[in-house]
This record gives sequence, C-alpha cells and structure tokens, in this order.
Amino acid sequence: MLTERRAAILRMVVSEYIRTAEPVSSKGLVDRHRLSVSSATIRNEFARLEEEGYITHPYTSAGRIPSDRGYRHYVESLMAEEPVGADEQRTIEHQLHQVLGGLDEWLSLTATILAAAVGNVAVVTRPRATGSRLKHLQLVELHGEATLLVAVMDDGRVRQRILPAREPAHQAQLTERAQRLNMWVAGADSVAVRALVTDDLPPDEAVVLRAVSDLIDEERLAEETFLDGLRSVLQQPEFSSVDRMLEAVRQLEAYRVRSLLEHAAAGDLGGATRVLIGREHGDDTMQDWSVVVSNYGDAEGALGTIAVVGPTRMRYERTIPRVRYVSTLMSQLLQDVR
Amino acid sequence: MLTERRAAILRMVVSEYIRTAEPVSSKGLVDRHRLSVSSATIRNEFARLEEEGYITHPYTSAGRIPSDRGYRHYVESLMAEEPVGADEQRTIEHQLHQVLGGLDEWLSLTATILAAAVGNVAVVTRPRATGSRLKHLQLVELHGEATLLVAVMDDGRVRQRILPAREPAHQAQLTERAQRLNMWVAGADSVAVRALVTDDLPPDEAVVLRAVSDLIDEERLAEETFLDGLRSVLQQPEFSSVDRMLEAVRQLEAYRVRSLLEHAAAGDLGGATRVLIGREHGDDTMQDWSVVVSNYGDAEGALGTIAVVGPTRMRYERTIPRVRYVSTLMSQLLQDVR
DNA sequence: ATTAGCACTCTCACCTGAAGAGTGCTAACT
DNA sequence: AGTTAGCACTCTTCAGGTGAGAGTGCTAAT
Repeated sequence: MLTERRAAILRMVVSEYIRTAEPVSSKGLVDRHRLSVSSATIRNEFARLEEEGYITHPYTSAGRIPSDRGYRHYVESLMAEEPVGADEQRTIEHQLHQVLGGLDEWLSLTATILAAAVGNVAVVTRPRATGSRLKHLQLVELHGEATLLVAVMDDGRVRQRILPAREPAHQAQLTERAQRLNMWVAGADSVAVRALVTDDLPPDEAVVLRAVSDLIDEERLAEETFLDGLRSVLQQPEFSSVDRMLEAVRQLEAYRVRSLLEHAAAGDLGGATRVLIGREHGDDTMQDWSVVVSNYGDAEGALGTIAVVGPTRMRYERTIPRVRYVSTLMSQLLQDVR
Repeated sequence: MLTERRAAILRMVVSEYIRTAEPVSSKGLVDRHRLSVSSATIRNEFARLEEEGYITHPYTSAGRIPSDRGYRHYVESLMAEEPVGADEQRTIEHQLHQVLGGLDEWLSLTATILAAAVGNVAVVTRPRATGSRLKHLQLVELHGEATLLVAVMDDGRVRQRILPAREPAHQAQLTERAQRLNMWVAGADSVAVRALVTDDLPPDEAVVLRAVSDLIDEERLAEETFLDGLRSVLQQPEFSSVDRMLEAVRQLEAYRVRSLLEHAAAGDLGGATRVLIGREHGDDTMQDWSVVVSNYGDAEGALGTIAVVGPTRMRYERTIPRVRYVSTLMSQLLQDVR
C-alpha cells in the first residue's frame, strides 16, 4: 500500500507529466511545489514508487514518468475530476441541437464536439440496434425498373435499399402493396420478418421481406464509426517525430479503433464510463494509447459507444467527465426519439 | 516553343522526379537513359528549360525539379496515360457493387476505392441535387409526441426529419395524411412545395411542407464530403518532416479540401477531367498540392464531384485515367438509380 | 553545337565535445 | 528511523566543425 506521502508525490508526478509531457525530476518537484523536504528524500520515494511499479524513467538520468499502473492509481484514487461547467454544458448542448438532419449527421457532429472538448480523437459508433423492430415500410417507384424500399425502425433509424422491379408499377399500387405488408410486419423484429417468408408467398413479396429483415439488423452499417480530432492528437508532443506520427495515423484508422472499442465497451449496458490505460485494453500494438469509453442508449434497445482515444498521457480529469456528460446527453436524445 | 530535344529532356526530368522524389541531375539522366550526348549538353539544356520556367532547382548544387509549368506541359503534351487495365476495371467495379446500403455508404466506399487505386487522398462529394424533386413523402408515428417525416427524392436520396406532433396520432391517420399530401407535392421541386404554403393551409400541414421543402435542397448535407487515403499521402517523402506532415493533415481537413474543389470543379457539367497543379487552383496556402477533379452525374440533375488530391509530384499518368474511369462509373450508377 | 575540365557551392552525414540535467549512493546528521 | 548534503556517474542534447559527395556554371577547346 502507498503511504500518504508517496501517494501525494505520485499525484504530483502524474499531473505534472500530463501537463508538460516532460519527465518530472526530484528537484523540480521540490522547487515548484515548495516542498519542505529535500530532493534527496523525493529521490528515495521515487525509488520506492518505482519498485512498486507506479513510475519508471526512460533512461538513467531523466526524470520520472508514470507507468500504466501509476496512471491507473491516479485515475482511481488521486485525481479530482474537472466537472463540466455550466457554460460548457450549455455550449455542448447548444451545438448538439444544431443538427437538422438524420442520425448520422448527429453522430458525426457529436464526434466533432467531443473531440473539440477534450482535444483528442473522439469516436462515436452508430447505435447497434440489437432487437430493434420495424416501425413502418414504404415502397417508392424509382424509374420503372427499380423500386426503393424504405424501412423505418422504432429507434428512428431509416434504411433504404433499391430492389429490382419485375415490371413497371405505379406509385399508387406500390403504396397499396406497402400498406398490406405493413399490416403484417409492423412491430416485428428481423427474425419474425424472416419467418414470414414461406414458399406460398408470392416471390415479389418474399424479396421485399427478405430485404426488410436484412435492413433491420444490418450489422455492417450499424458498425459505422464517426471519428474526429485527429489533428489535435497529432499535435501532442509524443508524436513529434515522423515515425511516431505516421504510426499514430495508422493506428487511428477507423477499423483499428473500432476493434479497440469492442473490448473496451463490451458487456456494459448502463452509463458507466470506463477507462482503459495503455496495455489494459489488450491490444499491445496500441500500448501507448488510452481509451475513455461509455455506452449510450437505453437499457432495452439500441446501444452505441462513445469514446475518446488519446495517448496515455491524457487529461483524464477533463476527459472522463466530458465523455460521461456527452454520453448521458446522447442517451437522453435517443430516448426522446423513441 | 520547346525544341524536341528539350521536350524529351523535360519529360525525363518530370517522370523521373515523380518516380523518385529526388532532384534529377544531368549526369544521372545521361547514365540512366544512355543518352548520346554528354552531361554538359544536358546542363545547357537544363539552363534553357529553367529560363523558360519549366524547371527549377532547390539550391545551386542539386538536380532539377519540375515547376508548376513543367508539370502542366508534361500533363498536356508529354505524358502517356496509363489506361485502367481490364483487371483493374473489374476489381473497381466489383468493389463498387459490394455496397448494400444507401447513397452515403456508396460514396464513402468510392472514396476508399479511388484512394487505394491512386495512393493519394480521394474526395467524393454527395451529388448536389440542384433542381431535384420530391418523389414521395411518408409520415411515421414515432412515439406519440413526434412524427418522422421521410422524403424520397427522384434521384434516390432519402432524407428524414423529426417533427413535433401536436397530438398523438395513429399510423393509419398519418399514412392517410401523407397520401393526401403526396397528391399535391409529388414531383414538385423545393420552390413549388414552398409556394403551396399559404395562410389558409392548416398549420400542421404547413409545418410538414416547409420541412419537405428544406429537405429537397438541403445544401448543408449535399456538401458532405467523403475522404480517404490520408495515410498513403503522408507516407510520401515530401512529408518526411513533422512540420510538413502536420501541415498536410491540417490542409487536408475536409473543409479546406472542399473549398479547393469549389474552384476546381465549378462550371463543368460533363465528364471532363481537369487537372490543377500547384498554384493553379488559386489557393496559395496549398501551393504544393495538385487536384485531379471530375464532376459526375447527369447533365440535368444531381451533380457531384470526385477528386484526387496529392502533392504536385503526383503520378498524373495513373491518376487522371482512374479519376475519369471512376467518374464515368459513378455517373452510370447514378443514372441507373434515377 | 558539343564537350572536357575544373572551380565553386551547397547539402548531408558524422563526429566531437561541452553543458546540463538528474539520478543513485554513501556517509553524516537529527 | 528518516532525512539530507555531497558527489560521482550516466545519459541526452546541441552547437559547431569537418569531410565527402553531388551537381552545377562557366570557360575554353574541339
């Protein structure tokens, strides 16, 4: 267990390193914090903290930097969260209400807002509509040879697909047909819709229903992620060499981040905000990155993930409350749509 | 006017510099191309080419590199395009048909494919639906207090917006109401729809029609761009310093690229593929970038832009035919949807 | 018109050495 | 016991210097 003094020292080291990105030296600590002990004492404590795995130093004669474990302890016990001030809340909320378009525009905007608020990469995934149901379908004549199927889900998602048409049809006929189908399938989930496809169904209707079923749980789309804030991350001093910067760009490509989130957010339903530091997320190729992640949505239905990805040297005090706040906001707004 | 020999030399310089990113030296040229003249002769010709503004050299004793004008002449008169081979065509077409989702997925995929094909950043804008018309509208009950308006355009775009509902309504009522509205507004453009909003219209219907009109020519959305290929650009040797790389990331942020395209693609309707080299696009802050751009769509209706953005040292021989090819493909596919 | 020859310029990679920062350890002190 | 002064040691960083190499521009000869 950490003595009180060592905990205090660890707090100073972590918060100072987060601020400056420079290894923290014993003398520097004493000077800047007007400590009443000498730097030699601090050095002794450093040595103990290092033995216990909370800090390391890059080479013999550099100051100390936090290890994953150090950050972990800092996040859990030492730091004081910086709450989202009333002004900032208003700003965020205001920006979020700017959007006029559909779900996607909204998610992409959310990523932008969050990225700006924390100065790191923000990721928002589209709600995975587990168990979502069809609200309504509509058929629209496109140009004789094709029909557009539009499906509205009960969580507000709208999906469309183009279907080939055997023969030209008028809109009126299509509407009537859609009407008929709606009576069958409104409120059904993808499994129920597929179950309706039997052999004695006219092939035209079977095509439509199969497509509807696909659209309801189209995972490939649901997986889409919205990402923003690349530039601000790259400006951080840890990427001040070409190699590291290229590596960062490579690592932050959407699909990698997505797989990162899978581990991170799995299992959680509620609004818990989790922090995964360095190696903790299990992907060793991204050991220098931390993730602050939270799921949003309502307990029963759609469930999306919102996260901030940044170097382990991240301002957790700021990031955690902001992710939590935005996540709550998203859940609310999603609830409102339902 | 360029003598034939000088033109040949310019061609070698440009194509070699594009390949290697190294300034081209007189001796190197003679050696690699087994020229029957000496390097001194080449040097004399270099001097002439430089006088006429086709090449420069970064410092006294480096080889020569093409100037904007040199590239321009190369693109217009000297290079031989590398046609898109049958295999490559098949690959691209096959990938493009992978998509199951809507327009946006399709555009985003196109950007990815094109970026991979040319190794630079590819940009695709959503078709600006100038003069697009409403095909069909539908109202869907969401949860008592809100109604979802879904509008399908004649170019296949689907847009939705949530409207507040004065009082709870059943789906059947809403469908009937949508039906009635459809009779009025199907086939109308945004102006016509707005014209229908008069004082003696029930306020509920006025709200819907106003929203429909908005959705038809929602420029803000039409402006959305899909961008891919950042990493491959950053790997090019011109960005081998941190500053240049950061600068590149900054410059390639979507909104800047978008404004670049505005100049580049303006005015053109057909399938012409244009090349803007270095300063030619008028944005001096991006003087080291070239743009290969083409509009796609059909002459009367929707019109989008597809482009490749990369350093002036770009493989124009490959890029131009590939942009042209993908653009044609997009136009076809868009036509098919109409 | 072409070319050999050569002085000149500029870059680049490499080294070197000094300055500085910070630690770890020991021995003395409280 | 814990704390501290002192000091040797390690490692980085940076400026400055140096030599090699690449390439040009020019001149004079062919």
